[in-house]
Amino acid sequence: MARSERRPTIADVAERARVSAATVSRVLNGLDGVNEELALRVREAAAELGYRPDEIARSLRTQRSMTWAVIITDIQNSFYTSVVRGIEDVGRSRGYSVMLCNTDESLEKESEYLAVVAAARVAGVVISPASWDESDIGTLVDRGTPVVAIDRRISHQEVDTVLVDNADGARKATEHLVSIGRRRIACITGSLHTTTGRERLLGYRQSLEAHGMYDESLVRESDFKEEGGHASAMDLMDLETPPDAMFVANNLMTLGALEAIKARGLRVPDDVALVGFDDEPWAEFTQPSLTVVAQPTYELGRQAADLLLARIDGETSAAREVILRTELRVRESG
Amino acid sequence: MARSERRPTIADVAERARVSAATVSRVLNGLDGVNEELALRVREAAAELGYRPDEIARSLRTQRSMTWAVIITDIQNSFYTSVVRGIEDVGRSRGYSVMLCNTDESLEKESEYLAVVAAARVAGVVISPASWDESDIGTLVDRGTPVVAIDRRISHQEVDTVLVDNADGARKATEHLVSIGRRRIACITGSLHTTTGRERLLGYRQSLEAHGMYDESLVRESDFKEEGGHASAMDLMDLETPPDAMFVANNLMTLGALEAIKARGLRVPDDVALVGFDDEPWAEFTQPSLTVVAQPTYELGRQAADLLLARIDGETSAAREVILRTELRVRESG
DNA sequence: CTGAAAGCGCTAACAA
DNA sequence: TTGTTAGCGCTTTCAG
Repeated sequence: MARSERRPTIADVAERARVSAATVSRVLNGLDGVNEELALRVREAAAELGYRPDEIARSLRTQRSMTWAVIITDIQNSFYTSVVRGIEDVGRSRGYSVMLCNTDESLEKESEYLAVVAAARVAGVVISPASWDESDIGTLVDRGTPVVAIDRRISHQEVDTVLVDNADGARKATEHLVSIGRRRIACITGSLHTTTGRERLLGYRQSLEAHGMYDESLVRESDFKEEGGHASAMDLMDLETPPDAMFVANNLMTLGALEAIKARGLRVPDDVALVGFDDEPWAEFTQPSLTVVAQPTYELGRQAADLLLARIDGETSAAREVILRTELRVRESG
Repeated sequence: MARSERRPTIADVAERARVSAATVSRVLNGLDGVNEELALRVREAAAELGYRPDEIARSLRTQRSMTWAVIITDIQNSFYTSVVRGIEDVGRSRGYSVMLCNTDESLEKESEYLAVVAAARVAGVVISPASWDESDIGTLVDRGTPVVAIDRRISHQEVDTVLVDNADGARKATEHLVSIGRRRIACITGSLHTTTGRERLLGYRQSLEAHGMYDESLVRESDFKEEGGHASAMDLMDLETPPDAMFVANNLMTLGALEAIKARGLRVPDDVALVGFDDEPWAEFTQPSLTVVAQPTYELGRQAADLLLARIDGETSAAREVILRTELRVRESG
């Protein structure tokens, strides 16, 4: 591997164009008031040398960077990757590149990444917090870094937030299961340290209470992961009187539950009906196809990016909350 | 949003600890030879101020950063996200954070990101190149940035590479289809500008030629995306004598093909058998479950990260190529 | 309109 | 062992 020539600096360009570094900077940053002839020389010299300004140095000087950090809890969950696409497309159109960090639902990893992100002086942060009340974003916010929360709320912090109406989505799912005649409807929700886990449980509970059917013994708190959904479903099927339906609060846990039910030799939806949260391209090809509450993932990312841009551009209004709608997609599983 | 106090700098810590900035730097970087008492004062002062060194400034000074760039062609493809997890886990254990860039199979986006990455002076780059012969990584390599290619080879560049034995995987898939009695076996491969697309086609072709069954009219070059797989499958089914089997060169195109076949009212595998590349958690729950060539995705990421670390640590041997094995997982679709 | 000079926050030579 | 000094590559006053 040929470790070759030092990369050109602004001084090299200045020398070649026979101007000062300041002029090179002005030309390359598009500031006007530079003689057209000099500007031409600068551009030529820069092109000949293959010059690209060093973003590190520039960031140090300007105290800002053209990077966004996106901190999500699970890079392997298509819900988040789709959201990231939305964020990225907006960011890119404004010249930002995206640094993606994966916390794996771990508060510890989240703290580490927040520290890295603070040290990197990113222009803004979009985060799906691992916890409602323990996320360590205080210092970042205090120092004025624009932050937008997605998918989950953060307590005690005034940050812009984009999420869906989780309780409403859960209600739609539960009502649907009631409407097809199910009477022992279980719920596998995510961590109750997240607003998403709490609100989906809340919507489920409200629905069943309205029908006088709520039974706490049919509720399981899990972790938004496939294994967790599997274990909770197994647990529910071990009950003396097992449920005849399950509402599962995200895509990965739904897959785990489906796996568990099939492993038990039970049929979906005949023995156990299943309604999940989050839609997927493959959800209509499973056996049976999955009834789900779909979220506008890409749009969620776009909106988060828009809020971030507004803050970066200096908007100082009170924290906003954007709530998007979900949609029940009835297929075969429930 | 309270835009509060300026973040503490090394000078603030030095002042508070009544030492020089150099001493603070030495203590915080763990260089020995510092009086224990001073060191203690420094650590206390740093803690009290909540001081964290500015990575931007540090990178400018040291000419290196603790960030890796991972450039992939599709963030929505679980193959890549799983690889990224492998890279990330290794990187994190050595203190690197990962900046993920998504090129969407576009050479233009790839070039932009490569420029960004070069400007950011990242410590290393892992890339899944959008093209075999047009990827613009030359300058990066020439400037001595460690680069590792994954999943696909790059021509004319001496870079470490980690991939699977694609031709072998394709052969296994094709042989399997032959062994279950199929005679008109089609192939939907990815871009022939990628070695992956070419090699999977090659394996397929070699297999069929050995059986005297190769028929060029049954080959389609597509784009590794769901839509592309869908379109190619439709196209193949429109043939006067349609195929009785399809080998599809990645997960997303396989999903697209399945969709197309079902839309035509044909049954899998009775009318058309289907074997895909890449396994997924949901592949055994589709109707029918999918026969696939599985790749060791996480391991692929780990190995790529290991090679990158070796280069960063100064290893100067000739470029290496690590080739991992695939595994045929026979299920119901073929 | 252009250049000289200062300085972003840090580390690494060099002195003391 | 510690401090002083210089400088990474850039932008941005401030003079001219």
